[in-house]
Amino acid sequence: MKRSCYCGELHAGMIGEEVVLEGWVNRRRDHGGVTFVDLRDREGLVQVVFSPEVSPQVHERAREIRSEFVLRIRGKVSRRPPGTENPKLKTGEIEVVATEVEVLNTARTLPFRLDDKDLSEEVRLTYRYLDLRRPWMQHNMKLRHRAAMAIRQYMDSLGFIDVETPFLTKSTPEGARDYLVPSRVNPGKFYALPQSPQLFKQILMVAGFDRYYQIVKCFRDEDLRADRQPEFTQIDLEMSFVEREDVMEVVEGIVRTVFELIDVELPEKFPIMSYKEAMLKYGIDRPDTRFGLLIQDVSQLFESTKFTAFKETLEKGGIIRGFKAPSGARFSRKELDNWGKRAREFGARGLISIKVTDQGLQSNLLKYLSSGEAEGLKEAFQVQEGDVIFLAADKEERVADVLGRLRLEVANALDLIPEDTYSPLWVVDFPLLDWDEEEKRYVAVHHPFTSPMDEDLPLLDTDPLKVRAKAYDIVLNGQEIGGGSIRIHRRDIQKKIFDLLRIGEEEARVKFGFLLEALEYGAPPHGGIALGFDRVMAILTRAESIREVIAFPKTQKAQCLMTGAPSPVDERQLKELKIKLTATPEEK
RNA sequence: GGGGUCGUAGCUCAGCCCGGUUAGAGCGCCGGCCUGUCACGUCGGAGGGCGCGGGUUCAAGUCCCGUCGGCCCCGCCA
Repeated sequence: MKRSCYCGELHAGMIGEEVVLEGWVNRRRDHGGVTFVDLRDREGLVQVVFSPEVSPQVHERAREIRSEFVLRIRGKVSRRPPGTENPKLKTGEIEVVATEVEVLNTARTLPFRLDDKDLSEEVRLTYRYLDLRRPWMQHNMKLRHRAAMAIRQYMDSLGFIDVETPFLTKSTPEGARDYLVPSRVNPGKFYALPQSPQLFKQILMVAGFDRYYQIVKCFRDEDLRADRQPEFTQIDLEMSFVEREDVMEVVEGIVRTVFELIDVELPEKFPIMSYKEAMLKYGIDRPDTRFGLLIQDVSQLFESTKFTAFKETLEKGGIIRGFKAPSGARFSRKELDNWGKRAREFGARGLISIKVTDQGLQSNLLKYLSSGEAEGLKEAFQVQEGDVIFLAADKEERVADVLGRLRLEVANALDLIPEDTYSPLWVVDFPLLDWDEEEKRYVAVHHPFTSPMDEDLPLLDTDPLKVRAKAYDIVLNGQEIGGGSIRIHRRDIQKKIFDLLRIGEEEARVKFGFLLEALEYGAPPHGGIALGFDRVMAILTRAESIREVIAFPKTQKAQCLMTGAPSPVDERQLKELKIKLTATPEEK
């Protein structure tokens, strides 16, 4: 007996056919006389009827069947008796009347019901093979597969070549912590698992492949979040002889292609916003543009204010910004106090809230404001009755950060974030460098191989922090789903950057000399990007965390509850690697 | 490294604030009955000593300290 089709594929057109099904018992309903079994496989469910009138022996066998037993069934596809159809089931018009049944395997009682909606992740991850049987997870994994297939097809159609890059590679300075792999044949030396194939893809451009892509695992030994796993998957690509716009066009195509899978049509071109504008209006470099509540600078309104807090802030070179929350006036006094508390948790010194009522502006700040300032606020925020204005004063970065976070939480509280909207955009013109106060040196905002903007090149010598990078992030609904840049392909500029990063000649040579050397052998101008595949899939499936779209994810402590990894290893293995532990795993 | 939150039956949770009979519920599980159910119904039953360790107390799921683990967040994540 061979399976003739999947349970979920049966339909009314097959009535009268004899079929052989193989699958799991989703549920058994024993009526003493007739017994029903819902048989499940990856494509769906169908009701199987065990009737004593059809076969007393088969009916008798059905008594021993329990949930999640694996069965092979021969039977006839039949129309259900009138009145017994189940419109909730895709196969609800029909049922399979069993003429033979074979128990291929029994199953212990499951630790949880597969249809339980409130399972803890701890239990789900411990029994991930059972969790993955659930329709939601099957759907996610299938959609992930289809997305990967669609991307490969799209990339191939554009002439991109999939080249595999090594997992056992060289530890790189800068960036995230590396996962290290000891080399037995080279005692005392370690490989690192790649944080990304960055250097290899650039080398492939030097090698003349022109267009490279890979859907590839990357590894970063950093703390986990809902959208961060120690191993994750990137859609990685690199192109030669291109400018920023060329990369963007390809990526927009990828994202559009993937969203077609859930019947969402994204625009041909995604909006482009400068880093500066994002920080000003959204207080964050990955703005959620699905809703308003835009932040505005109102510093100049208060140039001659009598309100001491504002006055002092401005005198110290700080700024005053705020945003308007439509319908926010429905917040009670206590709720507004809580927003102030929240702002302080974010690091603000305080938060001013002003209600717009039919009596005019209402706030305990009002007595300190001139009528001109009050009018100015109304004008600046174009207020309507029922709005609330939130204002914060501090140095620029602090205000941006506080208001940026507050904007998200307030919008959430007021239910102003539309569910079914997908709002992609590019953020560009990032600064190339940032100043690390602790290490007293510049650090690369993106990575050390990112090209400065041509027109900013002179600034490298005079005011490095002002230099903008040829970098671009793609943001969707407030989540960074990818980032990339045009790379430096000239050795002299690369050297200048290393100097600023205080990466010495010798250090550079040791750490990525191979790339520097490669750049000297006719490296074409090139650039690329990496997209977070897991994050894209999480958005596509509306999952709360990327763990929902990863078959075997790690917990926040970076452990696998199913396998127990990571685990101690034999003394013998360590000895072979010439590794001595300074503490036992128990001691930590 | 830090903040928050949770940990009681196989699962989901109540009980903890205000210590005091044999620690509860729903679902699941086991057994009986039931020929049209599909979250089947119905009758009956089993099952935990409250994550772990210590302390306070006549008495600790309940209070205190520590620790382990799940989740969220800050730092970190070129």
